[in-house]
Amino acid sequence: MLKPHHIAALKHIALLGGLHESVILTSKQLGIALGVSQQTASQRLLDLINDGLISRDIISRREYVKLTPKGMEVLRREHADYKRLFEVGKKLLLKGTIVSGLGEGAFYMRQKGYKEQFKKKLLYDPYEGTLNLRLSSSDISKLDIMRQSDGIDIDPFESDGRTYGGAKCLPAKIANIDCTIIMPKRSHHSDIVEVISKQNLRGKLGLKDRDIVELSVFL
Amino acid sequence: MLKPHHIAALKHIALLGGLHESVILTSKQLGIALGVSQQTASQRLLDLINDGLISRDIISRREYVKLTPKGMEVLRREHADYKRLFEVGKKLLLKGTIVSGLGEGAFYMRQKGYKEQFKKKLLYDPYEGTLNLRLSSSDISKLDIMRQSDGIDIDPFESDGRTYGGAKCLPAKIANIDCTIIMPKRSHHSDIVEVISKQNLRGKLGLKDRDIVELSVFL
DNA sequence: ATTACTAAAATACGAGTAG
DNA sequence: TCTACTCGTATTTTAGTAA
Repeated sequence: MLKPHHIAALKHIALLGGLHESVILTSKQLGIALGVSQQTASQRLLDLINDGLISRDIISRREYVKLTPKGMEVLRREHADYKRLFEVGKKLLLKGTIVSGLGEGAFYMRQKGYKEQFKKKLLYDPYEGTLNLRLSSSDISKLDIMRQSDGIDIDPFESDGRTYGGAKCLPAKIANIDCTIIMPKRSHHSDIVEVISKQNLRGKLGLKDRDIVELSVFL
Repeated sequence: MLKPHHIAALKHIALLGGLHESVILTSKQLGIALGVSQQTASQRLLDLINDGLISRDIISRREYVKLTPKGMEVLRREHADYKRLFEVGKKLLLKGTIVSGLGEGAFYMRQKGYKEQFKKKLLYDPYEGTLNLRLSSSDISKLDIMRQSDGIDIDPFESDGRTYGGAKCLPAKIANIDCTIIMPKRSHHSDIVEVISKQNLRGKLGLKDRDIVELSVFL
């Protein structure tokens, strides 16, 4: 289990330059920086190595540490949280028409592996269904921007022997109702976006196929 | 002493909306979110209140929490750290074709009110002309991102009884030459970007209308 | 329903120190 | 020097429970 003080140590290493290169770091230095003893700092480093968040090399009697891709990912998510807090108001307007899904949206929404992550990361329990929107052609290029922006990551998982893919979530609003755009990580580029919400959007807004709606997405 | 797990709790409250308003939060909910017991979460809340990072009110038997200015400041510092880590050297690639302006670019570049600001804020004296680029359609939506990013502000001013509008500048590179994208603040959305540089880019790069060029923009 | 107290259990910490 | 082990102690956490 990854704890806040591990993230703090990881962040310190990253700020020293360990995000991009190997940096010399003794456990004593780390201890001073974090306000703990050398022994504790040493243990923190071991924990981080154990969790695969940093790698360590000894080159000519000096210890070099460097973040692994997994470690970077942890910090990138922290960053995404802070961006959500302080960089709100960057928004994109999407326009599209309602289309029917094949019901797979609801199937995925029922999977425990997703439901738990939604609750934890989106901070609400979504309605078990998705609203599918076919974007107007002039807005399709905005999908690239959305893919590039950070968003909230949903991790892939396995269940009953099959694999469920990861996704990226972006907070949005449709007719003043809070919702979330969910973009599968390894989907083929498409002109359809899926929207989930605490409520049944289709019912609540009285939407039917071919209706045109506008959606604000917050990057 | 403020510990990492206090910051984690503070961040969670902020993400729930406590940055801007009072939000209902029970110690049980907080405990679940942080992966600790109700009792521990209760203690965390008390610590945060004690440190003056959040305030708590009881309204009709519900407890509302909200960050204090001091609490916001703590998170803002965290945010600044992550920005240093991830928001240096973020760049966007633009592709477009060279088009002719109507010479107004050069007119504006000659205005003392602009020239002085360029010198002071861009740290160089731009060539008195602009290179105009019509973006490829797939890159037009990147303009939104550029408008929302911070950039360097050029202030509006008055001279000879007329008003000259403000603009936002973004550092860029074209064929490895440093340049600056200048975006008028109150322009109608357009697919054309204007580029200025110390040198006469058109001459230096031997560009003519309809040539296709790539531009890196640093956000 | 809550919050939060007390006491026991679990965990983390740092001193001493080996390698 | 350094890292990182053991182990006694301090702190933190949680269960039980009162308010």
